[in-house]
Amino acid sequence: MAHPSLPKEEVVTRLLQVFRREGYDGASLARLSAATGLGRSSLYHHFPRGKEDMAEAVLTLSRSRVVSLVLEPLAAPGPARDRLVAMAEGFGEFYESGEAACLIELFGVGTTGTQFIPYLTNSIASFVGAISAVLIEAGQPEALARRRAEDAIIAIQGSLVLARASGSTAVFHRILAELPDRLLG
Amino acid sequence: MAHPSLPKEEVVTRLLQVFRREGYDGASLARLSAATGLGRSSLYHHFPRGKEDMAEAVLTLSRSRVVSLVLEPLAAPGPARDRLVAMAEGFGEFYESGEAACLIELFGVGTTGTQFIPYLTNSIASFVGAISAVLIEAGQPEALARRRAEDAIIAIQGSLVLARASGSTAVFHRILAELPDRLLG
DNA sequence: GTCTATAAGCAGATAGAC
DNA sequence: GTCTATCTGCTTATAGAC
Repeated sequence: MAHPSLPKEEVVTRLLQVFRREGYDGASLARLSAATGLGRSSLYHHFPRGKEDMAEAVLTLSRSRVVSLVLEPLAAPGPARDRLVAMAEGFGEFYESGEAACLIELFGVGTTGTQFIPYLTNSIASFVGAISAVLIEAGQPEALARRRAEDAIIAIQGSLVLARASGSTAVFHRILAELPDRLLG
Repeated sequence: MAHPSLPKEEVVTRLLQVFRREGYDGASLARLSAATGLGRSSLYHHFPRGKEDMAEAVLTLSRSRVVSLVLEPLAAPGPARDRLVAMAEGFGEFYESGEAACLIELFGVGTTGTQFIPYLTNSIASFVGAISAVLIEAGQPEALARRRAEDAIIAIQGSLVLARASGSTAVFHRILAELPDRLLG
């Protein structure tokens, strides 16, 4: 295999899988290399600053998936409830039905990975903003809408933690299913 | 310094601080040595299997703190609300007012740390069991009590994640303050 | 129970051939 | 755009003196 190999998005997808499984510290170049089928040096060709660049690419890809799976459904036309249901489905897909760790857990711990936190802060704020916009549109006062939106994100992240701790994704699915009703009150 | 040095509990407390700051993978022997003031070899004297034994000691210490800060207040005599308020305070102290990461985040990611998950599964189950016992005692049907107890743990863990992502512990404190009312309905 | 010294391996990263 | 070879530093872990 001495040429183009995989399309870049597929490469980044595989990097994402490794980061999700191993965390930032645990994602060694050896593993990243094995997962992509690219030698160490090839990885450096595509990502000159090494792991740091790979993490950035992974976060950029995640961001675009979040936009299409969660934010766009929330901004789409239609009844509030339908949009919230679509959002819940989008979260389910993004987190691979609860099997995948949230990115904050992966990058928020340790020394090196911490530099990416601002990136994630931004995503959280987007979620809260987009959800509360739907609730305000549905007639809720702004303060209540924002609090409920924040509670929804808390419940999603918390249930992901419990899912990993318990070895079962049931709790994650329960939270997703309840989301629309909880948000609409 | 060529003798007893620190009491063992103090050593383990410092190890806990490092694990919490760096995660399992990021907690190198160099850092663990610096934090405790013990040389690498002294650490191996106290913890023959190295990091693995240190992590186990850290989890055991955490477990005993959780018992005295959270589980005992829940099991104490007195009105349900008072016990739930005491529990919320205990969680606040255990998680250092939201500054500290939850242990599942630290040990649940990566390859090596994962072996400790059963330990944490157990703690989660204890929380849910102890909280729902209080709620049942207060007259709630068992299924509702268990669901609310689980929701409470989810909210705590989720708010810790958001606290780290946002750089502010405000959300963690809000959740703790609301806990008793939410649980009692 | 502490220390110094050292081993063996893997981490991230680079140079240069093809 | 891929590869092989190599480098430096840090990782865990051990041996043995005091």
